[in-house]
Amino acid sequence: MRETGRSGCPINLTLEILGDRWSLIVLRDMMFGNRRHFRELQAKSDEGIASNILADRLKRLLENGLISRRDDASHKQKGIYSLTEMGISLVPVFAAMADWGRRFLPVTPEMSIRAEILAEGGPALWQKFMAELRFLHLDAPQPAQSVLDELTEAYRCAVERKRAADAEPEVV
Amino acid sequence: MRETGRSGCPINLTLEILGDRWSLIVLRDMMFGNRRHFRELQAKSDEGIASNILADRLKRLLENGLISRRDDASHKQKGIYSLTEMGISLVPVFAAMADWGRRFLPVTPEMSIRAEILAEGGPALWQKFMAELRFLHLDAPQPAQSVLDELTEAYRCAVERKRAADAEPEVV
DNA sequence: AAAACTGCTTGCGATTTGCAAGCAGTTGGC
DNA sequence: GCCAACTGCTTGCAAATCGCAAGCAGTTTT
Repeated sequence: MRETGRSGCPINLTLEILGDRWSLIVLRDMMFGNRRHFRELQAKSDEGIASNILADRLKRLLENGLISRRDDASHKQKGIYSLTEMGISLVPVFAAMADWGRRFLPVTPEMSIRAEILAEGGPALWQKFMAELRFLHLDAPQPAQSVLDELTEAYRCAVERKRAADAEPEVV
Repeated sequence: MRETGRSGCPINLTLEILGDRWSLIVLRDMMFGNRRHFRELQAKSDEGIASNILADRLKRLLENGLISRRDDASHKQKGIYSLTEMGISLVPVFAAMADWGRRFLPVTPEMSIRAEILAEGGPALWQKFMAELRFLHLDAPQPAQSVLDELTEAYRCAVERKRAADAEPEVV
């Protein structure tokens, strides 16, 4: 897929690794959805990633050091994918992209609530989130506060609000 | 190339527009290299973009509102491409990506000097840069200080240093 | 009048994508 | 023990995209 050595520019090298329509989706689901198994990443994917593409991307992300893989002790066939420090360090990139997307693209309110929180929280919140990801994916100590829970709960509430609004449209 | 409606997630929608290996390269060259004509974007491209790909990406970026195009008064065939506010707003995304790339990928020192400056300058510098881009690409007033000149000069110096070092390798 | 330059198109083989089905092995419920 | 459900992942194939080279009509420079 990717040829080597287009140029030594950081933007270009980043695009050579992540410049497609699926790699960052996979990382996003691992990061914000805490999805760690193959089928989990495939079945719960909002965008409906095909299994061969997922297999290919996981392989590529492994080769490039963004994620790691270990066997699941509870199931001999299961593998657990984890973010590496390199993958966790993409948090600011996700935050910037998500903030841009929610400002200029036709996002849905539920899906952009987390982008909003991340934008408002700024770099300080991103650091907290990264510390939590180091706990979830690496062997770092557990932080006091869970940013992921906060994000997930806000998302859950937004979905709930939408569901309620759709069910009772008398309030116009 | 892109199908519509995978999901309303800001990350996904951003990837549907910019998730390939060339779109951001084109925008990068317009933004940091101030390249505004077709041939300029093609010939001076460090990565060697093919003309059909460039034509396709410019069309797509136009359709998606990231750039605009107007005729060049000085040459009846020339078109001038400009960044829109939507395109200019990608500065933080570029800064985040470039910073990540320079930390984790095999970048060359010359090519990462600008990423370094942007990372050190932080959001305050990005805002200054965006104000300057609004002057160069839209009709905004000229800011006092030119961030682009600063970046370009630092890059030029880095290239010069490298050239000198390559020419006289007696200093080991 | 010739040469160089303008944005951009065309042709074509190789790669990548999207979609559906399937496979060998594992686990859990009965 | 037995079977259904589940595991990560592969295969086949048509359609789309990519990378590369050449070329084109019109404009400007020399």
